[in-house]
Amino acid sequence: MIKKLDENSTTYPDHVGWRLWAASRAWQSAFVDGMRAAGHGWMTDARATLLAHIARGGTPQSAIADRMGITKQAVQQLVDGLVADEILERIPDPDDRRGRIIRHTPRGLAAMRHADRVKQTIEEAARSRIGDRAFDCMMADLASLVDHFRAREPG
Amino acid sequence: MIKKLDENSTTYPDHVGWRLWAASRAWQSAFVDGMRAAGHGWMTDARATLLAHIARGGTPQSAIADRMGITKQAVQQLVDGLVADEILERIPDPDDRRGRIIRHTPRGLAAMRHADRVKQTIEEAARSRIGDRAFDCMMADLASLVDHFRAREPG
DNA sequence: GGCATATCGTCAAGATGCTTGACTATATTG
DNA sequence: CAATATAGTCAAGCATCTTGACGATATGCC
Repeated sequence: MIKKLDENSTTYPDHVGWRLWAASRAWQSAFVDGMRAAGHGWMTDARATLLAHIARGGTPQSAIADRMGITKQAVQQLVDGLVADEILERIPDPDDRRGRIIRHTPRGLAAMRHADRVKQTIEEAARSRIGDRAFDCMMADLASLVDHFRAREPG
Repeated sequence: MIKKLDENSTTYPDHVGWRLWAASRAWQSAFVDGMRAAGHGWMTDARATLLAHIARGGTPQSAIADRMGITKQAVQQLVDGLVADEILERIPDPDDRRGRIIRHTPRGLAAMRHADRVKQTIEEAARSRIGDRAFDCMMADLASLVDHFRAREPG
């Protein structure tokens, strides 16, 4: 799928990476727009990504950093902001006195419930556009691809 | 595919948006790592994205901003950096005396040739992992999805 | 032609998101 | 108990992106 090199061409590069980037960005943009339109003006791309890595029952801060692939300090700053906005809260980790569990506040849980509806709306529009079969196929392929990369670069 | 809400669950959210994000990020990370390992230490995520929007024959600066979905000022700053590193250059647009065409320098073209090889290596690894059929299927589905979002939010 | 409006690139200032480095407290290993 | 690793924090800085303002050129309409 990688285009042959043509130095006089005006066509744009196109490859898996570009398509993944474009689709990912469009999805995130639609999600953030949807949340903001629904009154959650505090939502940003980075916050959406972070919140997507917090389990409903709470997640240790360092686990978030690992899964997101950014430093623990970056996570801390994002969490600081969301704690200030009363979306998240830090509670002591009962299993590790060094650690803290990040979980949703009641307000955060309400926002997550709304986020699920927003995601569902976007997903349904996408499904009806490209078809259920193609959509399910893509979901499975994406999962394989993610597994592939996760296995290849565990750092 | 959106998980049912379970406030005591420790499973992580999982939906199209997350999979797209994870796959896109992993791809970009692999690409940047590959380029850096090959001596192109100037490569970053943002630069990779920008370069993916420049046609081999050159692209007007404002077109890059439109396609990337960021402001023209942001594009200008990224281009400034890549011009300073002699990867890109600005030439006057023959059709519009306000405009400038951004194109690769010889050094930039050489880097792009190398980038194609890096991309191909990553793509082949992914293909052999998830299978040619699944890969092609995903490519087509991603294209549909990108078209869908592009049509829906033309701004 | 001439005027109003839009667009292209630029300069400047600032916000956000991320990094590296250094540090304390606690866990783990031997 | 000592050595080392890990969790979270504080601080400083850099990269990326934003908004606002501006001159130069295009475009559309009279």
